[in-house]
Amino acid sequence: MEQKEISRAVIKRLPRYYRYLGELMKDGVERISSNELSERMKVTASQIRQDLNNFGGFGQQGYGYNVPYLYSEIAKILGIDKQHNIIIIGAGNLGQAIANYTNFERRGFMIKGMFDINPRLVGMTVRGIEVYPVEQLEEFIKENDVQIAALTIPKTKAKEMAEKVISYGVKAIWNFAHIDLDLPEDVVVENVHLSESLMRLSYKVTHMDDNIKEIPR
Amino acid sequence: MEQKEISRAVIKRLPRYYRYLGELMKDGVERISSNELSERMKVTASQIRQDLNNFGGFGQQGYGYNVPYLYSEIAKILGIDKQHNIIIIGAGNLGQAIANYTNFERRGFMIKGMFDINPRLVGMTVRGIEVYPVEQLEEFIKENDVQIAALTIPKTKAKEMAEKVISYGVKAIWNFAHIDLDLPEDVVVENVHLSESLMRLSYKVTHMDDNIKEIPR
DNA sequence: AAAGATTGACACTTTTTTTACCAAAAGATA
DNA sequence: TATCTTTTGGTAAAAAAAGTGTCAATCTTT
Repeated sequence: MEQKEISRAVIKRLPRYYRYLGELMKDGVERISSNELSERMKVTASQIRQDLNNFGGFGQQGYGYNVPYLYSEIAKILGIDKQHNIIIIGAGNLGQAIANYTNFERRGFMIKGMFDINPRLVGMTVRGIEVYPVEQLEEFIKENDVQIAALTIPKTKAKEMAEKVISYGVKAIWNFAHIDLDLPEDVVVENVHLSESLMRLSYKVTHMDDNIKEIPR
Repeated sequence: MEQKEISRAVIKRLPRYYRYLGELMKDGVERISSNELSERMKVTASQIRQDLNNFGGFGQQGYGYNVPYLYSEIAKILGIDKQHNIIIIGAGNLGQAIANYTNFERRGFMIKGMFDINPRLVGMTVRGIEVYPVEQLEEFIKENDVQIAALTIPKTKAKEMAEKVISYGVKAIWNFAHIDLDLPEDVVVENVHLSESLMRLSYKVTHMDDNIKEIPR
């Protein structure tokens, strides 16, 4: 249905639009113009309109955008109008932290279970979410229609586990392991590399002063 | 010293170069050409050379790059050759998960303490890292030369706490709260927005099939 | 000393991203 | 109802960013 390629920058901005619209809704705002939104979000109005127009015309001339309507349309674009079933591979600290974060479920991301090779962790529950042994992965994925697997395990085991869950039917990997999983093209991978993030932070801190001299033109 | 602006894409690739070089070192590889590295990393040799040349000439004609030397030079560029002192604001699950992750310390990121408003968490220790009350923030930051604060608290309090720690001398915020902290320009902010990451993942899963029709030309 | 390898620098190309513009459509006003 | 104002949607243009190719210079190896 959508023919033209959506640019990466646009996709990155969508969740932010969604967040701002959610806040507007909370404040009871019914309608908003691209101009007003642009001031709040500190982007140009033109960019907002063009971003949204990639997916269709959600506004109306002379009126602007209806906030609840646009909010729900962006949810559809992001695919968070439907439920997604998730499992967490690796029930260590990070896995548990994610399991504990209830906001994901509000957006339709249902954490169905956690898995670990460590027998000591198996049987434990976090916020009602149980830890299963990896032997039960295949059955669990198929029975619970699991689409997404969060990988919160050391990098040594990450690739193996990714390939395993994909062979069982998982469509997407939310990868917290610091490794390049090169997987088949039809598998979605979203990386969260905390150590890289921290290195970029370090880079910025280290080179902070470099740019100051650039401002005077 | 460095005059030309380094592009964002280059900075994003630096940690990956660093990771690959680290693995080469582990394997005892002494030298590598941009060509060989390009094959392993699946980028062009030209890109590797140009990326590195933004920061100086680390290679040698006819020889290539000395792996340990290049590794240590990239560490310098990233600023991870020096120690960085970190505090974690918010001793909940995510804060604890980060505190437990020992790899950061191997790269020189020393987690000096955690802080929380919840009196029940104060006094607790995670891997030897103590949780302090927020009242002690100012003193602690000044005494421990804290440069970086990781914000792992709900977004309602995030901005306030960010401003507070900055006023006490923190230079950089590693922001896990789902909010735009617009802070002074001389403060470094690195965002880790897990919910946005998950939404992008959802987008990709939802629109996975859209692109398949594009491949046949 | 000659041959081979490989970088560093530059210029060029391509891609991506952003901004500007304006006709058309709807709302607001009187 | 007619007119004025607002604001979108779509297109085109501009700007910025990112990536690639080339080759002289220089080092290694034989």
